[in-house]
Order: sequence, then structure tokens, then C-alpha cells
Amino acid sequence: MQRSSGTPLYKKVFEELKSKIDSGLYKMGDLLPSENELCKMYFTTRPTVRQALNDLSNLGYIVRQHGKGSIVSEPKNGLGILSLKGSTAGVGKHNLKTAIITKPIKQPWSEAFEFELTPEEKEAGAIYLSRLRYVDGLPTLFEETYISNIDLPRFTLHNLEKNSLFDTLKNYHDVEVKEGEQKIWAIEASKELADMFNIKPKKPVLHMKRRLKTNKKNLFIYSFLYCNTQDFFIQDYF
Amino acid sequence: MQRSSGTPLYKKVFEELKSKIDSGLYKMGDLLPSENELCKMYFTTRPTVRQALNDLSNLGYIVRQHGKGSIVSEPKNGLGILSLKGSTAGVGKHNLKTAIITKPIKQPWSEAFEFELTPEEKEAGAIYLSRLRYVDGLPTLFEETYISNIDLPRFTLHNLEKNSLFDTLKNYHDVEVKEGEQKIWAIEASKELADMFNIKPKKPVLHMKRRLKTNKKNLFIYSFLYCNTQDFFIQDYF
DNA sequence: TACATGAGCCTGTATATACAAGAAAAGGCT
DNA sequence: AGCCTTTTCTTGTATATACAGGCTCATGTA
Repeated sequence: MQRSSGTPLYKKVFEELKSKIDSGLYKMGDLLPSENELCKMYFTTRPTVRQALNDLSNLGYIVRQHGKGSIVSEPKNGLGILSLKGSTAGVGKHNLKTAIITKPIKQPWSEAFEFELTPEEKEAGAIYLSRLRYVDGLPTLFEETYISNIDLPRFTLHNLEKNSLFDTLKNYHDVEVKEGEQKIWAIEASKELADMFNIKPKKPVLHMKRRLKTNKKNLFIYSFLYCNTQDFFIQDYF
Repeated sequence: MQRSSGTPLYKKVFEELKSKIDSGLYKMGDLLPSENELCKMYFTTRPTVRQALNDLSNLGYIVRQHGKGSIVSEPKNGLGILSLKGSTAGVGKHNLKTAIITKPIKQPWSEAFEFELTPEEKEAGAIYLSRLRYVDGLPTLFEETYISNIDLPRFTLHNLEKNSLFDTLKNYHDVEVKEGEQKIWAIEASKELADMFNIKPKKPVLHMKRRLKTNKKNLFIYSFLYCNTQDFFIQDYF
């Protein structure tokens, strides 16, 4: 089944399996259809479905076991922020609410921005927003995000309270995150952070700085995160 | 070139390219030989070399660019503990010294061990060791490790000060880490930790709990890490 | 019943090939 | 010289196929 539309076939297989896992149709511990069965279902051959399964495996959705099959893996609970999927996807059963502290605004890059910028990025300026996320009603995650303002028309109008930032970028602007780097510290809460998280100043807080590459050249996403790990923790799978 | 020995050909290609990057023969920004060139070098075909290149790409060693080639990626500095490679490999230029606090000893699992154990693991008991790592002479990382004591003869005799734990497991016991999960908190330093790190009690410290799966069934590695992020930080790529 | 054996499923590794699409250099035109 | 087109090299996607090796279960034997 050659691909007819623009999206590759293996990606279609990947997306459909992923959504079936996300929606709970395939539950943890279940065996996915075997590679040969998937071949028949999608009228394609093993290397193609294997590419989809490899991607799922890399994201931790499945574990592949020689001689047995592809086993749907542990659901991602905790705050799976270290994964690529945008926080909302990683929170599992916990109730997650997002409050926009600063609506998306266009602004030039700060003189002392922590990451190196390409000339094109500097020229284009940044879109800045900040959000506070509540898990089970508790303020847990403060996030400042800078996005290179390249080819993102009317971006500042989006409603990011309901929708994940990553989903918005993907669905409306064809921007997909591909890879990234992150740095992690434990720091003392400043007065402002302590107020926001409703904790005492100087209490330990998790601090992360992330730089995410996308499929668009020169379009990067920078995010500075502060996480209150009194009641929750950050988790990831690799 | 069918594989002659036990190791798959794509893995050989992977290992050789990886070591050439690690040793600095291919430097950051360099272009690796093209897929077709690698095919000729190893007398094989593109799917095979692509498998090796994909693995390198997943580990962040290279970035593949459509129409251009495979570009050697940023060297991993910081304390790349979040990657799979064992701390020693991730520290880059920093001088890293390891002090064994507790030599490897066999012991039963604690009653209240934080992770779920398989019956086989419980039966086998654990090997415990703890180490304190110095970066540039500063005590930075305290690590408690539990390994399921399965098929690891004379393991307690190894000298782990010079060699990475992961290298030892791989070279002497054919144990390779395949995947894992980790949880991260910011906590206050206990008195013991503060003494070890030479900081004041209650200062923020990074705490991680990791569970690593290996290629051997029932053999897991559990490690509990405490990291002083006053002077350094944890970094990873994905 | 208990235990080995083998058949049949599964994924892992590998070859051979084809065309599409991005990127860059070579070449020709104005 | 400066610009555009073409060529060529690169990776991306896909088909078709083969055998190796792990896992499970049914079958047959002691």
C-alpha cells in the first residue's frame, strides 16, 4: 500500500497504534497484533510496520519481546515532562489544570538569553508565555516558554489553557518537536516561586532548562521549568 | 557480509562509529561517511547500516539530515546521568573520581524496598554498593546501587573505582542495560548528605530513583542517586 | 502423570532493490 | 558577475524475501 497522501505509511501505522493505546483500547500488558498481522491490516510489509513499532518502542509505549510480541507498556503516570509529548499527555489519572499567567506576546530576545540563538532567530524575535499548572488542585509546575517567532501567524491568539502547546503547534502550524536537551538542578525557592507554589521560601524546588528542536529550521522552543516536588515527582522512561 | 561471530553486523557498525566519535576521530559537526560509503566499507546494504545509524541517532551521537548526511552531534558534557551510558561516559572534560563507600556485598532485599520485585529476584537477593563521585575534586554525586544477584559469579570482587559499573557488567557478565524508568525530586539535604557533600543541611539536593532493565530476565539495576547541584547540573539529550 | 520433543508462532537480522525528496554543487544563461 | 537550471549525492520511504533464534503449546513417550 504505497502512501497516497503526504504522510508516510509507517507514520500512519504509528499514529493509529499510539492513539489506540492512549485511548485505552490496548491496555497495559496487552499484546499488540503481530508484525505479520499488521502487515495484512495495512497491506504492507514487515520493514514498514517495524519502523512504526520501533518508534513506539523508543517512546516507551511498547516493549518488544523476541519470540513473543509487542507488549503495551506501563502507562506514563507521574509528571512525564521529560518525555516529548507535552505535559498534558503525561499526567495520567491526575487532574491537571493550566492557568495562563502571561498570555503569548511577541517580544525581542533578552540580551542575556541563556541559550545561543541563530541569527535568523534573533532577527525574528520571540513569543513568550508563562503558565502555572495545577495537579490535583495543587500548584505544581511553573513554566516559562520562549518560541522563535518564525512562520507562526496569529499564534498569540491561541487558547492554550485547554490545549497542549505541542498539540497546538502540530495541528495549526505543522511544527513537531524532534529532539532536545535539558539541564536539571535543585534550587531554593525564591519568594515569588514560594508564593506561587504556596510553600515556604528556600524550600527545594526542581529547576529545568530545556531547548527543543523542531522539524522547522531555526524554530526552537525554550522552556524554563520550576517544579514543586513536595507532593509529586517527575518521571520518565527511556 | 553475513555476521560470522555472535554479534550482529549492525551492532558492529554501531560500535565502531560510536568509538570513533568517542575518541574524537569524528568531531562535532563532522559529516559521517554516507550510508552508501558505509555499505561498501562493511560489505553490506543500506538497511543494515541504517539500523546502526538510527541507534546512534537515538543516543544523540549524530543528527541525520535529509539530503545532506549524518552530522556528529554535540558532545555530552555536564553529568549525563540521564543517558544510558553510566556516569563515567557522560562527564566530558570534567575530572571524575569515584570513591567506594560500601564495597559490593551480597544481602537480602529490604522488606520495604521501593520497587516491586519479581519472585526470582526476591529469591536471589541483592548485591549492594554505594559510591561517592567527585567532579573536579568536589563531592557531587552519592549513589546507592542494588543489583539482582542473578548469574553474577564473583561480582563482589570487581574493582569499581577504575571501571564503570556498566562496562564491568557488559564485559564480564554480558549484561547490557536496555531501558529504564526514573523519578526525580528536589529534596532537602539530610545531615549525612550535607556532610558528604560539604554543604549546609537543608540545602536543596537532586534526588533520583532509577530502575534499569537489562537483557537478562529478572536482572534489574536499582539506583538511588543524590546530586549536589550547587556547582554542576544534570544534563541529557533526547 | 510427568517430561521431553517438535511444530508453529513470534521478533531479530540481513540482502537486494526501487523510487521520492531534500541539499548542494556544477553548469549555462543573461 | 549574478542568477537560474540541471545534475548528482544524500537520506527517507517502501517492497519482497530469507533465515536465525526465542517462546509457547500441543503431541507423544516413558
